[in-house]
Amino acid sequence: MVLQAAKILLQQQQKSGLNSAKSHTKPRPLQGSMTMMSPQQMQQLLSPGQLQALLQQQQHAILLQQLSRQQLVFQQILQQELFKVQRPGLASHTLFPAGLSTIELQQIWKELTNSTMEDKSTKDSCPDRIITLSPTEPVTTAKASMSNTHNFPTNGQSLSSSPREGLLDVDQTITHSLYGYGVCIWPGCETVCENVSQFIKHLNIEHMLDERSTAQCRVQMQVVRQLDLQLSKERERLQAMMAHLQLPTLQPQSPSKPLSSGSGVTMSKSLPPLSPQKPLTAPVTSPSSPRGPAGLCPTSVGTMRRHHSDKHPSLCSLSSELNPNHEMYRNADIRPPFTYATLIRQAIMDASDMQLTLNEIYSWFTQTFAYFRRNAATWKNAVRHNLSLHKCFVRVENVKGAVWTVDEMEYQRRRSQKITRSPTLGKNHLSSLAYWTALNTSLQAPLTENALAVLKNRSPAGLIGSSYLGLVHRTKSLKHLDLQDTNGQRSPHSTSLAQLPLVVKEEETPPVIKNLKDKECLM
DNA sequence: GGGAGCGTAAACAGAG
DNA sequence: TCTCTGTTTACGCTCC
Repeated sequence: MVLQAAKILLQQQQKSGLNSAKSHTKPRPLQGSMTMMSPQQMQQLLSPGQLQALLQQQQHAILLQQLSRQQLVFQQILQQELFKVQRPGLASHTLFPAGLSTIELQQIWKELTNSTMEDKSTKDSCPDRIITLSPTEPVTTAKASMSNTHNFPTNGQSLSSSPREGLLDVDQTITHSLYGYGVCIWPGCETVCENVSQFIKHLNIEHMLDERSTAQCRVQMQVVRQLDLQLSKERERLQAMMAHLQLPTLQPQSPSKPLSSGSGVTMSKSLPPLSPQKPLTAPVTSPSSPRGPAGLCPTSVGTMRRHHSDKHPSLCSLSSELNPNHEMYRNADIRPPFTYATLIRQAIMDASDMQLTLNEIYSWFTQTFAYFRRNAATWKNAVRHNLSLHKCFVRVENVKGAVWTVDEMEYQRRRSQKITRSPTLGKNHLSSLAYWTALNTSLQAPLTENALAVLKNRSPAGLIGSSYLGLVHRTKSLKHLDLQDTNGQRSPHSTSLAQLPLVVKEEETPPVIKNLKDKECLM
């Protein structure tokens, strides 16, 4: 659903297509951008229609940009959730990085359950909402998908009056919210099913009620809630902007109205009201704000080659390791058991706008780790080396200079590849990682697509090489979309990949170099 | 033993 | 010229 929502936004941006800058010889900041104008100037120069389109675009860009950040929140939640699944005993009292304890999550879960139970009276008239999530807690889930399709009973526990075997006789033309393009779109699954019947069988076998499925549902709930919250905020901002500019109402939308009438995005409509008093906070931790589960990842102090991220990258985050020990690392001359790449990523993630200059990265290292307060030349060289070497670090030309950001999708993609290759990880870990990576990818794919669309138009041909194509390839679910000019307007408060010129690391390299490049991002 | 991943060192280039 | 930044290559170490 997230993917579709973002896709709609992207399509809208493409339709409105302003600013079709094609190519530049060098990456550079926006020139002659509308963002440099005051609202009054814009009103003078643009027709109301153009202004309207511009505002819409800006909102879309902002939304996409912030969705990108929320995606990082989801990652942390996912990691925690999956860790709980793997090690339920350990995590029963842990706090989510987002600030939600397990108990709170259960309350949310119950809240959703109760909310949907209240709708039970209307269930008979809505036969498409009959997914059961728990045998003891019959739940008519929020219609997680946005299409006007039918949901089918899952987990072999149908609430519908029709017998389960009857489900296999359903009209083959009927689609399912978890079935698209012949593939099961349950997060992380992507099993190919020839038809709906096969899909239903698959659903009942592979996605039956168990801890993992329940955890995945919880994660999805968090995702939806967060996005809904974000959407509401963005709508409010849009309204405020329009009010300020005294524009006629563009598209009066209630907070729960779908993104687009044609998109079928009805997540908020079918979800219980959010609890704004309990907002999710960004889980990306800073050393000064420990909130991760302590003791989950025992520190192997001083082990230079044995990095936590090597073994269980998604189950043992740097934050969870860093938080309980950050004072130790800050004061004691102990080398952190993480790779430079992992540390750099964490530094960037810790930044409020998820981007840092090289110097700021240096500062983070020295402030966070006493170890890096000496031998500056050595480790700084290593930092620069890693920034350049790994594709997951993206250099962005900012007005103030160059900043470094993290291509999270690339980071996770390569990381998951490494996990897949690792024989030490069990099947459960693999499946969990696959799930979390896939969901992560599905969240970010449209965002990246948006960024790429801008990239395509702004970046010099020589710089947009196969890295760009590789990204497009990774976002195969959206590759049918035309990558036309999206003219992402820059938020006055932050910058994003989508709105700034990038220096994309070239993959078209000679064999020797290519061999080196193959080792990228395997942290 | 060989490949992979990582750290370290260093050469080099461009920009300010 | 110097420093900083960024890229690239080479090599050693460790682990699997």
